[in-house]
Amino acid sequence: MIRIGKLTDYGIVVMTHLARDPAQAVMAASDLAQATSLGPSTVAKLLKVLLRAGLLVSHRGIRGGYSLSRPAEEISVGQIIGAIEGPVVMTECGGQPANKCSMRHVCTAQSHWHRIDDVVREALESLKLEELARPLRLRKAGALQRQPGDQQPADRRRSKRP
Amino acid sequence: MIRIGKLTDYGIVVMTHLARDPAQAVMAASDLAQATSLGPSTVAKLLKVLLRAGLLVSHRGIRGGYSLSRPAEEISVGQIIGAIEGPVVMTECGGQPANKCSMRHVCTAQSHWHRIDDVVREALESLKLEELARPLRLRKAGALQRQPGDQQPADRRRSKRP
DNA sequence: CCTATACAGTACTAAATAGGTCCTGTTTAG
DNA sequence: CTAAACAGGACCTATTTAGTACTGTATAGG
Repeated sequence: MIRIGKLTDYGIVVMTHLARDPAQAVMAASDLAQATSLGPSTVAKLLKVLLRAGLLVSHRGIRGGYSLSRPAEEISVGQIIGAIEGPVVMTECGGQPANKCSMRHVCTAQSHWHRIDDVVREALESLKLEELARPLRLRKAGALQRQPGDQQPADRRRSKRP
Repeated sequence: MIRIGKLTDYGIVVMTHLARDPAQAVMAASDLAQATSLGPSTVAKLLKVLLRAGLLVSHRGIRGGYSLSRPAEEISVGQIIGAIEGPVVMTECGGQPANKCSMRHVCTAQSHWHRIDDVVREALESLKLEELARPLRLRKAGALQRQPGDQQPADRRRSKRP
C-alpha cells in the first residue's frame, strides 16, 4: 500500500503536540517524548530533522528545547512529510528528469505519475498543522462527517506503536 | 517519501502493455517479460496477483496466456495498485477501525488522514488504464501541459530497473 | 491419447530499507 | 564551572520487498 513511514507519523504527532501548546513554550525533547509515549532517542532524532528543515527552532543550554519556527497555520502536513521523507514522488521516475529513466521508451506512464503526484502534493500542502492541532470536537461540522462503519476492515500487517 | 513498490510499478507497465495491444490478444507471461525487459519470474508472479484480483483472465494450455478481463477504460490505476499493494492508506491508523489505534487519545490526526487518503484514492481511481496506454503524442493537449524545467531534480536513491 | 507448453501455487533466499539506540561533542543558564 | 539539553553522527537490528525456484495441473495440437 501507499504509505508514509512510522517516523513521519511520529513527526506529525510531535508537531501537533507542539502546536497545541497555548503558550507556544519551548519544550525539551525528553518532555515531548513523554507526552507522546515515544522513545526519547527517536524523538530526538526526529526533532533534529524537523529543525534542519526549518520547521522548528531550537534553544540550547540548560533551559533549552524546541518550538515551532512559525505559526501552525503556516506549516503544512506536506512540509512535515517532505522534511522527513523527502519530496512526494510515487515512482522511480518521479524524482529524476524524465529522460534519465531507463524505461522511458517503453513507459508512457511518466506524465501521469506526475499528475498523480501533483494531486497528492496539493492535498498534503493544503492541510495545515493548525487544523490538526485543533481538538476534534471543535472542528467545523460537515467537512469531516463520516458514517460509522464507513471504515474498511482491511487487513493490517503492522499494528502498534512501541 | 510516499511511494509505491517496484512491483506495482512493473504491474502498471505490464498492464499498459496488454492494454496497448490493438488485437487484445492473449499474451504469454514470457512474452510480456521480454516486451517489458523484466525478469520472467517476476512477471509471472505479478500476473498471478493481477489475475486473482480479477483484472486479468488467463488461458492455460499450450497456446495460453493472459489478457485484460475488461476494456482498459474500465480498469483504473487505483485498482492495479490495490491489487498489488492492498488498499491505499497512509498511516497505521488508516487501515484499522479508529478505536483500535493505541494512540487514539493523543492523536487527533485520524480523521484528517482519512481525508487525505480519500483524495489520493480518488485521484488514483480516476486515472484509467486506457489513458496510460494511449501514446503520449495523441493525448488531448492542455490537460497535461508541463513547462520544461518543471521537474524537480530531487535526489533519488534507487535508480534503475534490473 | 500423449506431450510440450504455459498457467497455478507456494516456498525460499537475498538485498534493501526503516526503525531504533547510543555515543561523543558543543552550548549555555544559573 | 557544571549540569541540562541540543548537534551530529555511527551503528545495529528487524521488517519488508524483490526476485527466484520448484512442483503441480490443464490443454491445444499432432
